[in-house]
Amino acid sequence: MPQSSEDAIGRIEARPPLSVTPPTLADVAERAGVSRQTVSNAINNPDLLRPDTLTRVLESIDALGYSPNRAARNLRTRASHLIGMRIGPAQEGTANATMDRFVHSLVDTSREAGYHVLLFAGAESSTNPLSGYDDLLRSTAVDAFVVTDTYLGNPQAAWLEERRAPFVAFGRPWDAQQNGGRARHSWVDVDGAAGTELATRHLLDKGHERIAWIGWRKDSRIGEDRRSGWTRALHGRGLPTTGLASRVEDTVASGREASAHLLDSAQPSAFVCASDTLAMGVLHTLRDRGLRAGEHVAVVGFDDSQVAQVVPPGLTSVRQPLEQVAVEVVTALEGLLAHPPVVGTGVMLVPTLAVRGSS
Amino acid sequence: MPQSSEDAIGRIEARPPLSVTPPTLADVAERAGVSRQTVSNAINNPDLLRPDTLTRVLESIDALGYSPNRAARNLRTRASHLIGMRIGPAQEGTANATMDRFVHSLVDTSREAGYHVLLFAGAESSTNPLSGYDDLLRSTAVDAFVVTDTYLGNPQAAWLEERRAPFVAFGRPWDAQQNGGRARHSWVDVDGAAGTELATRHLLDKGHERIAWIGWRKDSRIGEDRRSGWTRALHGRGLPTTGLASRVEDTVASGREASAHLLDSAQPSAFVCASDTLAMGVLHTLRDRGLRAGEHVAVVGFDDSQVAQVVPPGLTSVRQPLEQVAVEVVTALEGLLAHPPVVGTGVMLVPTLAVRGSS
DNA sequence: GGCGACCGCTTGATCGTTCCAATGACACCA
DNA sequence: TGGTGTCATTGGAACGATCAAGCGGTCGCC
Repeated sequence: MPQSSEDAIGRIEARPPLSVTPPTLADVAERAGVSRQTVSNAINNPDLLRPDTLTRVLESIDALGYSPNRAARNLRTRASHLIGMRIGPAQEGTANATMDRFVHSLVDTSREAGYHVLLFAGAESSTNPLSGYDDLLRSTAVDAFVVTDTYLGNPQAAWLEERRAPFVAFGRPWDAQQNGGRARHSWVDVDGAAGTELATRHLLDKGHERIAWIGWRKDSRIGEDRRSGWTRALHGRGLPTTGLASRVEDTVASGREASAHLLDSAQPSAFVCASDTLAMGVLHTLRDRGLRAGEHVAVVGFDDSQVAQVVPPGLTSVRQPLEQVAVEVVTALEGLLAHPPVVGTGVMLVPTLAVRGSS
Repeated sequence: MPQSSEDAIGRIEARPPLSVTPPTLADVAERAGVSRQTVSNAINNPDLLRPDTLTRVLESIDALGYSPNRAARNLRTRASHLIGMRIGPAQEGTANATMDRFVHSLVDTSREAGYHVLLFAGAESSTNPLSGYDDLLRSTAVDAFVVTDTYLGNPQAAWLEERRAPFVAFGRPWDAQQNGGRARHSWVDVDGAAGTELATRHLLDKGHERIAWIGWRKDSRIGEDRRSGWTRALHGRGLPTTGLASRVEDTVASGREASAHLLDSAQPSAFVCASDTLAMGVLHTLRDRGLRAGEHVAVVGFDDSQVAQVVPPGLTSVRQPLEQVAVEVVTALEGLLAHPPVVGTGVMLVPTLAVRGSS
């Protein structure tokens, strides 16, 4: 027996292929001469074991290359250690990279917390924004959701709340006032107004006084929030905003048109935009007119997308601290899944400004 | 009994919240007056049931809002219906959007095939490229993997093959020649050479004759493959390539430097690049010298990233058919997981050219 | 008339883990 | 000595689904 045991140790490096059934708790237990439950404890509550028993069990686990079967564990504990996140259709023709960066951060962060990220998409056929959530929830495929598109009027948050489904929103609950001022669910968000204020102040410090705004339509709360930072910064220095703002769709073409009109009507020397996409529209207009961004006209975008980072001469942009958002989201999720659960936490983070050649 | 039954039907719209334990197979069976197995068959093999029994069971399923418990099903069938995909660290300062677009397509496609996508990241501490795979595999958390970074020397494919782990590679097996000419695993790839040939021909048709190449270092098989398309197109028209090529790191700065050197030494009228990142470097150089892309010098990139789509005046770029790649990957995965498994299929797809203002 | 195949459905066993209650061993204290 | 308590460990029973075998009944075939 010692002989074969040594053989096994020597084989740790080259573990057997998985073509055969993987070892189970019972296999480990038998090898270590203990019961199944003791092996389970060695993994989940090591301090319950006597030190010598623990080492013996761990040695067996290592020798056999054992990992707990997730399905069995999930079945028993009624938890999957999976976080569901729905991704919308890929946006082409825009500079929207927020979600991709966030997904990366979320995957990294949740791994450290022992969670994996399950991506899903809504059914192609239906435009129902709840599509996908329902099924994953009822089949107990995920423990919780991360909801990212919490624009006003989005039914997801309300629906999930009603279902008592654990979820954390990336995006503040914009309709909180109507509900009595306090959200019933947890959320994490970035202070967009602070970002645009930062951007506008940066331009003011550079000597600009006529700073235009290109943002989204008025029904976008996020857009209006970002716009308020621009207003605040200008009014703070006693400068007017009249005639310097435009609200359009979030496309390059819209940004191009809006900036062309503004240049003609108000002669601004700088633009602050609600997105990098709109800012790229401004760069198009500048190119059309033979103007150089950063020399003749300054431009600032929002999101610090890849586009902002690589476009000549570099687009100054408000950068959301997505890594930190992910950390806060996971922290909130752990709170939700704890016993007893911690609900209704809200965290607001502050963006930074990535300064580049365009300003 | 009919009365309560009707009540239940009326309540289909407003399903009960999930705060209580969800219904199980047994609940449905009891309500429908059949056995558990019959309910199971109603879901997995409907044609085994008599039509009237089937409708009765389905009605019960609907009334109770039943969905099979994933964990229990996974445990019994030894399948998770999850596809694992590792994502690398987010690349900042580049235009590499291939993976994000691919992830979207993969999520969409695999949903239709009944699979979800599980994202994971390598352990931050270790640089071991196998980190993460091992654990997911042994714990039977995923049915198969999609491997995306199959550059030469990458140990993942070999390791997974050795483990008999089902996986499909996005990227051809570059070392196949050394292994006897035929890959033992399934793969899907895009013909990069065809893409650059397409791009170069496009420039030739526009009248360009001195077309430069900016690609990656020689040890990159992908880079050399893409380069060969440029060579082939030029030689096909009897044009020389000498002195017109540069091989550098995949960064904007490298592309900028390389294009500056080439402009000085060889006066090309057009550039074909191995990536949009490098192409952006060229745009930087053009801006530095007061030249306009698409008017004085033509530029073509590779990947059709968001950057290419929004940068003024639009960057012509080779577009990989990632939606189709995803479809082929999922098809191959279904083959792998079938009984008996279908292994070793290889699919090569052809890219297209998205023509924009830069050419 | 006898044999086998098929139909539609049921029953008991099983997947691999964790929860629960109970076990024996041992130390402590009265 | 006996009671009490803690510690380390154990065996049995879930968790909720599918698999495998088998039920009685009907049909077709030689």
